[in-house]
Amino acid sequence: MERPESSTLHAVSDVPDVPDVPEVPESGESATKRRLLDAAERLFAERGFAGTSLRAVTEAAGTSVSAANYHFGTKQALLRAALLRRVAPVNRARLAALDALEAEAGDEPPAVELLLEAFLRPALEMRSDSPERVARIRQVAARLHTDPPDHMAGLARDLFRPVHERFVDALARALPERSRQDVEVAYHFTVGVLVHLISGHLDSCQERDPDPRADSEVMLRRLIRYAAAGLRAAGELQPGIGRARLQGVTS
Amino acid sequence: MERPESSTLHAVSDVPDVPDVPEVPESGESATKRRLLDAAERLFAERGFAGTSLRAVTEAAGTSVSAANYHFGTKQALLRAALLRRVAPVNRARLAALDALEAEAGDEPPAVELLLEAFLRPALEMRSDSPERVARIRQVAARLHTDPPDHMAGLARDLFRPVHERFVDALARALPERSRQDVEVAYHFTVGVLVHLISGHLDSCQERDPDPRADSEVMLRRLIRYAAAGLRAAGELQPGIGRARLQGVTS
DNA sequence: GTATGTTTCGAACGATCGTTCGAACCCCCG
DNA sequence: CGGGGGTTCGAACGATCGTTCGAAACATAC
Repeated sequence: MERPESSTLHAVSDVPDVPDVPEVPESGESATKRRLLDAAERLFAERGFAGTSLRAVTEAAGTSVSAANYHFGTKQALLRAALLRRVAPVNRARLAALDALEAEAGDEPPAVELLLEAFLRPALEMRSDSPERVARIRQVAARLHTDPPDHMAGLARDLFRPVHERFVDALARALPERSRQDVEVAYHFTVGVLVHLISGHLDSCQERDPDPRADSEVMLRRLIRYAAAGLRAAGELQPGIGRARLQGVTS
Repeated sequence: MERPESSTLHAVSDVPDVPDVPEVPESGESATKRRLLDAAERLFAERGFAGTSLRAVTEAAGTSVSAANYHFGTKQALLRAALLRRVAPVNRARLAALDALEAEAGDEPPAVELLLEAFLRPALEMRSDSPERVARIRQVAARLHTDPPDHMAGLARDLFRPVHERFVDALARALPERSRQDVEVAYHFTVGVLVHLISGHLDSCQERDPDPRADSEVMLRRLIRYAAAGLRAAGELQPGIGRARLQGVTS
């Protein structure tokens, strides 16, 4: 067999929902493969998919272009593998935290803040070996939401749909007086805040705590507070706001 | 003179803050130039900067590559011009609405909802000739926040900094019991929600009103409600949330 | 008509893109 | 020592990239 097509690549990329990859992914996989994934993760996060050349990835990984094509067959497959390596554990941690929350709460639904923490914390504190790599991993996940082309959109929807469904359900139960659609829209608003935060576009406008752990923690607290208030206000009757007061853009 | 370097291109690209381009930009500008901007706007929105070739733009515009380079000199300058054509009016409308709000309010600061409407409505209801083009224009503006490379980041910061400063000031005055940093972070959270909404990444997960005007209006109402609640909760003391309750991702 | 300056085009440049191919390499079992 | 499957590499492929250049097409003024 020329390429390990059926061993690792398709095992993690053909499953539509969160795949059951082992915790330490294939300890017997070659070092070149891991270095390629590391370099692809970093460069795709920094420059996007179309903006990153396969040669730039292989140079950063210290190998050759043909090695990348031997292991992954395609530039797009390399991106998928690099993405799944980071996103799948986050979504698994999210669902595990939600399971624990619901098991502990029994009948009555958990509080909104706890549900938000279960959803947001795994994304903000991704498991990583080196601490300074966390920022890049976040960017990869954020790029999955911001890169436009089809290879991204479909993959993102398949990866996150089960997570979204379960959390919207739980949030709707925690907010029984709000309609499900209100909760769903507010949930997607929260996803927007999270994506914008982990994209790093907030870093340049805001002084951050030098310690990334402490910074993640305070940002998580702020994020939970903001989103919880927004979710609770989702279906409220709104006081009259003069919309005719603004001129010039009502076309 | 070979190229109109000092007439239109630099007049809209060298000014750091919102440039004073006329409302109808240079009615005497060639039709080719406008068709190039239209095509660039559409393709950059759909496929991003690196993912769009100059030839794809010129083919969609029905001209030649050399025409694009004659008018703009560079692919990046073409993107800047296409971006500025849409973003500058939005930011001008934002500041005008804020001016009107503050002039009307007199001494006491305007309500948070009114400030948010002044900031959000121009972005959601961009002035446009054809209604179905609004979606693409939104994507262009959103891409300005999501595309990673430097040519975007610097441009976005320069374009939006004065807007951000003035709105954070006004919001801080409207929320005197909150610290300025709390308001600033919550404001950036709100920007994140807006960017995610206008990127179109919410469209696939949510049924939308068939009438884009009505859809924009209901989404604007939801957005204002969500962000106002989040902003008001920005500095509140937080009830104890057991953070040790989540396991598996605390690395 | 000619002259002048602006706009558009086709052709081509060198560079880089993703991908392919065959030879060399390595490691381990015979 | 010999051989074979799994890896890696350099070289090259055709395609496409952004940019440049000189000539044609154009309008306008004399």
